[in-house]
Order: sequence, then C-alpha cells, then structure tokens
Amino acid sequence: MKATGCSPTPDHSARNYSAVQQVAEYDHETMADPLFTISSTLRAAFAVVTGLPPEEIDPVVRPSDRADAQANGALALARQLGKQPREIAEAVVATGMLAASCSVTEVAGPGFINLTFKPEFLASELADAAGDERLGVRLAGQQRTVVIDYSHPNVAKEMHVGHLRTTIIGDSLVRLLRFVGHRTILENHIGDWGRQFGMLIEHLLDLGETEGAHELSVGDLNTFYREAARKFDDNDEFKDRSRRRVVELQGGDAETLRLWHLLVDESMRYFNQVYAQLGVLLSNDDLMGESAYNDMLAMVVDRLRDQGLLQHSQGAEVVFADGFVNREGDPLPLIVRNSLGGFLYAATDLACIIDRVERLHADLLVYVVGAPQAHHLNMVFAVARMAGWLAPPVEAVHVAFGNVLGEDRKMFKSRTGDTVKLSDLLDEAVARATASVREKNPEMSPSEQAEVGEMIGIGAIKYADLSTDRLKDYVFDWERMLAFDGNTAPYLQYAHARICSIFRRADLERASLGSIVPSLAAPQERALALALLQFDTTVHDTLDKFSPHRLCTYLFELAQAFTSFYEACPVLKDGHEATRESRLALCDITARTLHQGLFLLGIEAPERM
RNA sequence: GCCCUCGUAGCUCAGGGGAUAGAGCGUCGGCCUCCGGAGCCGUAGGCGCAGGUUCGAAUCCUGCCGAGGGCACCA
Repeated sequence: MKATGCSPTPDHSARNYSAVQQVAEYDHETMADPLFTISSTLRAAFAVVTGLPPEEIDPVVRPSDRADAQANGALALARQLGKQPREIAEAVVATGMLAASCSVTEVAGPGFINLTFKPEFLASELADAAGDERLGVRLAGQQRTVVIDYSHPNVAKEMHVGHLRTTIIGDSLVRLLRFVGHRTILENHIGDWGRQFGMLIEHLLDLGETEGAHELSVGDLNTFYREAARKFDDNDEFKDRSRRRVVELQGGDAETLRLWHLLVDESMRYFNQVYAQLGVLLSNDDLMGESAYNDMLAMVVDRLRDQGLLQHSQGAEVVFADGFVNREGDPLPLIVRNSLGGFLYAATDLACIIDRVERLHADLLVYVVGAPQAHHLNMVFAVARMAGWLAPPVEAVHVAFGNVLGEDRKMFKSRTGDTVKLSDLLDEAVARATASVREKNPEMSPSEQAEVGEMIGIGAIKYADLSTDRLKDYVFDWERMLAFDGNTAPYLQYAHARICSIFRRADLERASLGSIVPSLAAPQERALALALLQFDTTVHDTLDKFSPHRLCTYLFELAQAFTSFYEACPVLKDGHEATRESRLALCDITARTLHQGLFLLGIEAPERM
C-alpha cells in the first residue's frame, strides 16, 4: 500500500507506525546508541590494557564537541595504576579494538580519547533501530511492578494548575515506564473523605440534589465549595447539621453514604471531562481515593502498636522516627490518630503503602506530589521502613515538583486573585492555538482546524510544564509556550508535520524504508543520525531521574538536527535521485522517533498544522 | 531557630566530576531559482559570594548572602 502522510499502516505488522504503548512480547537485544556500544568495547579494551576485570572499569564515555564522543576513563584509572593517563589512553587505542566502529581515535590533552564513528557503523546502527518497533530502545533490565500515585483532585473542589503538574508528569512517567517494560498500576488518590464532607452534603441538600449535582457536573465547583464554606462559617444551624452529618457519614448511615456517592460521582464526571481534554490515561478504573483505605486504618494502628512503635503523646497516637524534630528541636512525631480519636492522613498514607506492597505486590512506589509534601512523605516512608512494610527491594520515590508562577513570579492566580480553573486554562490554550491554526491554514476545514488546534494547545501546555526541571518553580507564559519557535511543543509538532508533508508528496511504500541502510555523507545527515541514535539512552536517563524534561531536551535537539538536515539536504528535489531513498529513510525514522517521543510525553503529533 | 529545595547570558531554561559552560527568546547581521520561511546560518553576552576536596569543580563539601517551602493533632 502507498503511505499517505504519516498515517499508520495497520496491515503491516512489522512496522506499525502508531506509537508503541506497551512492550512488544519478544525480548529485545538491540542497543542502538553508539555511545552505549562503544562503552562496552572500551571497557574490554581498558581491561586488556590494565589487567583489571571489565566490570570494575568505567570508560567514562561522553558526547564531545570535538568528536562524536570522548572517553575519559584513562584519567581516572591512571591514579589507581600509577601510570600516565596518556600512556593508558594510547595503549587502549593501540589494541585496535575500536577500529571496527571508529574512523578516528586520537588521544588528546591529558588523556582523553576522542572518537569519531565510521559512517557505516552509524548507518548500520541506525538501520537496526529503524527496523525495530521500539526504535532501538532497550527494555528495562528488571521488570518492576510500579504504583504511580498522581493527580488526586479533591471532590467538590476545583482542579487548578497544581493538579496540572502532578497529572501530566504522572501521565508521562506511566507511559515511559510501560514503554521500557514495567508493569504499571495507576492510582488516583482523590480527596473523597474528611470532615468537610459534612458541610458539602448539607449544602447539596440545601440546593436540592438535582440542582447541586448539576452544579458539580458542569464544573462549577468553586461556587459550590465556597458557598458551603461560607454557610459553615456564618450559620450556626448549618454548622451543627454539618457536624452531625460527618458523624453519620463516618458511622456508615446509608442515606448519608448515598449523598456522599452523589458528590463523588458528579465531581468525577467533571474531572473525567478535564482528563479527556488533557488526553491523559487516568480513568475511573484508577480511582483509589482516601475513603478506600478507611477499613484499613484501625489495622494500621494495631500493627504499629503490636510492633511497639506506637506511642501516646499529648493525647494523640503517634510514631517517633529518628531525625525529625520540631521547631523547638524536640522529636517530631508522625501523628496517626489525633487526640479525639480521628485518623489523620498519615494513617491513610501508611495504609496505602501496606496495600500497595502486600496486596498489589508493587516493588516501586512513585508519588507525584508537590515539593511541600517532602517532609511529610519522608516521615511516612521512615515509619513504614521501621514497621518493615517498606523493605528492599521495595522502594518509594517522591517525584516532587515546584509551583507554577505567574508573570509576577508569584503563585499563578487569575487577575482577580483566585486560583485559575484548570479547565479554563485548557480552554484558553485550545482557543489560542486554534486561532493561529486558522490564520496559518485558511484552506483547512473548520473541524480540522479545531482538531489540530486542540493538539497544539494542549500539547503546548503540557510541554511547557514537562520541559523544565520539575523540581523548580516555573513561570507560566502563554506567548512562550505557544510560540512556534524555540523549545516548544509546536516546534516539535511542526518538524513532525513537515516530514509528513514529504511523505504525502513521495510516492512510495513507507514500510520498505525500514530495511534501508542510509548513507551519511553530509554533516547534517551525520548529526541527525547521531541524534536519532541517542533516543534509547535518553529514555532510560529520563526514567532514572523521573525527569521528563530530559526527554524534552532530547526531542528539541532532534528536531533542530532534522530542520538543519532538511535545509541542507534535498530529499525529493529533481537531481537528487541518488540520495532519495536514503534521505527518506532518515525522514521516516525521525518522524517515528518524534512521534514516539511526544507520545511518551502525552503529546499528540498532527500530520499537518 | 532547625531542616529541605533553588540561585547559570537582558529574559526563560539545559548542563549535576572532565578540555573552550550550551540552547531558545530578545539584539544585531545574513539566507527566499524555498521538498511547509511556523524555517535555516551567523553574532554579542553568564556559573550569587568566599573557602575546601581533586590531576581537574557550574557540578562534591563547608560557611555566608538571596528566593521559596516545611517544621504536632487539616490534607
């Protein structure tokens, strides 16, 4: 069949273009990245020269300005062996073991080995990656069961920019984890329990169930919550009713539970609309709200008591963990149950750990939670370790993130000082993007303009958030995130769309390109090939640090390498028939890498824009 | 007061032991016989301060300065 643009070729089983969501069933051995390949060659060469066991040697291979790569291992080994670094480096080169893959191997400076790869070697590695559904990305060495805890909006409360960060960082991490072969369990720990539900239920009754439910389901959550809180503060009769209602809720009163369910369901209906607009993987199947752990809380306390960890302090039931002190420098306890007998969120968080480890058999717990929670989570983890619930090989990781700031570098707020509704933010992004699509493509049908505008607008918001180190605060700036130049989603999407445009013009079997070994004569072809081959390492680096911005940086550099190539290397023009197939093959794998990379960030790649 | 995070170009950000610290935006200057110019090529401009470890520090350690956050019954 003829390829049309970037459309998937679903009947071609070897190379389905659509993004890979789950791992292939076969075991995968390709190691496309030449830096990875050369590392093992160098390790062996260093072993020959030094007589050390290969596993004790780090050849310290890095990308280089002066060559394709540089190996700095000689400098570190020189001291330990009492030799000159240059001497070792020269001996490594003299083994001849690098000759198969490198055209130039020179020792420079104090003992760096500069490496230039043979074009044939790069081309062959690239052809391997191109022929692979996973684009040469290795599976994780060890498959883990990972629980990712993220998003967690509060029932009957508006979602805002803070939820945006946890939701899309979590979503990207899920996609990355799955791609390298881990088993993922998504958990949306929604705030669906607590004292505030007394007033929320009473307010629902005051409004009338139908009217109240409507207000929630259409997303007028701010009004609902604010009105309930206002009455609670101003109206003693309402306050009394609310308090009685909390008791009934906790006591399991059927009618109260029905009303509570109504609040949860209507809120989720709204949240699911936001998730759908965002294009994230979360669904109702992933709901594990606070209330889900209610039945475990007494057990948590019992188990802590049985292990002798539970102490009474100022009327509360607490656990003291080493290393935590309060303002006065006295030991700071983790309060599991307050002096009135109520369970606190520490109890729920501990129940979560038990549930995830003992019921779900997770061996990695990922918490995508704001940085201010670091102290609390560290205490919870510490107590869980004391209790033996969190023991190797099980690990817990706090994937922390900073705040979203406005242009004034203060917490992102609307002009009136309110928190900005997430859905309003998404609507505005889509509206802005659609407007520019309409401007650039007047001939495009309105429905396609809307479709593309949504991909660009949502992609821009996500990319702006994901592309900066998650730990830092970042400044929300419409102009910058929606710009079509610079490190933005539209720039990456544009690079992808341009390649799709080439394939619309080219009359060929797209799938056949996978078996072509490209020639890498022009410097831009070489640079593009080198960039493409780093996808594998990048994906694994990104996951090692749980930092999607590493993948963003990579994709931006790849897109830049492509546009430079595209500028300098004619693909379909007359007079370039000899390089046509080779360059089309480069275009093909670039498009697939961009598409897959964006998919791993949760961003769609339109075929025209 | 103690603890955590962060200070890199005018602005927004990468780089987290290796050579001359990279991008983007903005500035300034080139490239339209152009497969999508929403582009490409070039230009100038910087590691908060002070010590220390190291053959080598933006990166690791200590202190200071500055910003943000946390520090007992909300989550």
